[in-house]
Amino acid sequence: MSDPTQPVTQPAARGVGPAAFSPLYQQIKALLLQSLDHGEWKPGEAIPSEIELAARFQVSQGTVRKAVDELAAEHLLMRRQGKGTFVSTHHEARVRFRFLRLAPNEGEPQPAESTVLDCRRVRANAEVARSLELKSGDPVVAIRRLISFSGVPTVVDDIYLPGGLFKGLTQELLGEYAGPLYGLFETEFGVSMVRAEERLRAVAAEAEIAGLLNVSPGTPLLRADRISYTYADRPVELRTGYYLTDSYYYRNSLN
Amino acid sequence: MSDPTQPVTQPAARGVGPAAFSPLYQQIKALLLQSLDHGEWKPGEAIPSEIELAARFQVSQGTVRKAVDELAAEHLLMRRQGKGTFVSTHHEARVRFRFLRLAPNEGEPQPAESTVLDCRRVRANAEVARSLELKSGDPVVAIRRLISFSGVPTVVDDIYLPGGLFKGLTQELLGEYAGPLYGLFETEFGVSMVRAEERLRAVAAEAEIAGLLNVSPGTPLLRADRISYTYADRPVELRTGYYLTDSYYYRNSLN
DNA sequence: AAGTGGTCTAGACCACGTT
DNA sequence: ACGTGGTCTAGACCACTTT
Repeated sequence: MSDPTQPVTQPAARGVGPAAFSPLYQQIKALLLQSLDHGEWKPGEAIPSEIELAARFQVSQGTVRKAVDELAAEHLLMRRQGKGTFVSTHHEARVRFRFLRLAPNEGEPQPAESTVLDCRRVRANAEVARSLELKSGDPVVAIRRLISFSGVPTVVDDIYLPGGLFKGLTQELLGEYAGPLYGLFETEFGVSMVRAEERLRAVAAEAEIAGLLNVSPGTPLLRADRISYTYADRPVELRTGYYLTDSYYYRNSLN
Repeated sequence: MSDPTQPVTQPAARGVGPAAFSPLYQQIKALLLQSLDHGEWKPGEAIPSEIELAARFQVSQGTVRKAVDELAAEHLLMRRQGKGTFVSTHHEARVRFRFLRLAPNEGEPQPAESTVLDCRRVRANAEVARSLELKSGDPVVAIRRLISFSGVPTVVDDIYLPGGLFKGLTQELLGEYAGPLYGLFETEFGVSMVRAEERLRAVAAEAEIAGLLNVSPGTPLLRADRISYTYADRPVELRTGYYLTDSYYYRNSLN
């Protein structure tokens, strides 16, 4: 593997072939992503200044700037004028907000109360394996949790994580921890959720879920199937959420 | 109103007050938005080249570039290397795709078959008025339509538009027109939908909607309440969509 | 005062599409 | 050959934060 401290070669893949050719700033961006993925800079920390990065990669500050601009636009980095550029962290509200889409019909958002109902190590079935790019039977962690707002049960989440990445994850650890789940994944296991794809459907509540949400079986629920990805675009979480959209809704912006 | 051909003043609002100060490129962006809103360049057309715009606004090409970059990132403009920069149009698939979120569980997306069930001029009730920033009782156009895929009824849309902006809009006109509704709004009424906010919930189908979708009353439906905005960020459409998420799902990306 | 990111400029050159 | 957007550079200056 290449040393990320190495400078980048200027012309770089400007071959005659139909493929190839990547702008310098894209190469810089890829190197920065690699450093993020390897944990060279941790969430919440500052990355080196633009001038330092320019020296390290042997390019102009403007080229570094363009690479950082894109990473900031994707919310992987956050720029703060006068202070520096920081690695985004789920311990900050703005990031959490992007992954928690529920908002109340009326009034201010209330803090979420999370209860872990179950956490066990199981073997991936075909669907989980496919979603997480594992093999059927590979070890995964299965978590079920209930989220309430102001004491009202509102969400049931079924979460599957690759066993290899989450070695010491137990129900006990989850119970001790207060705060967003993705924050724990970040600090305890070095896994940063950076992006996710969701598929939303309306479904009738099955008996088990209905019981947890304290509604009748058959009640319409919003079901969100999510796959979350890390820096390197590897899928690292499969999550199915059942949302009771009685006094909450799922907000979305079409840009 | 200011003449958009006028150059921009350099220092511009760099006062001592706590407010004020807007970077040059933001001022250029605002002027471009104004030109788009006034229809100086129509959807599908090219805007002037960066060099021309730089001369017109008396700034460097780099500053124009940054303004155009932002508008392109928001999908209001589309850049095509070697050809120019074009105003986005709903007659192109990429734009339509951003506002039509349904995808089939299996197989390729099928073309939507749209049937207009109703189109009448009514007076805005309190909710419609609030959403469209009108007064209660103001004239609005109310449209109900059914969308089917491969002959299967899948979506019922209830749409409300400000009467003032959509003068000649009749069921007949809608019937004659083949293609996306937003494309018609664009070409026939000069109203470009640029951005939208949605609130998603799971609801039980009421009798009327259920009948149209050919399902039993009480069937869970995904309900999407949408407000769409134009260049100037004025709300110009209120839409409630009822989606049958049996063999289709609502796709969403969390970035 | 020093260091960070933010803005603006001017110029050179490249890649793409059209003439 | 020409015009378009795309990349890269170098330098100046501004705004914000910390020392």
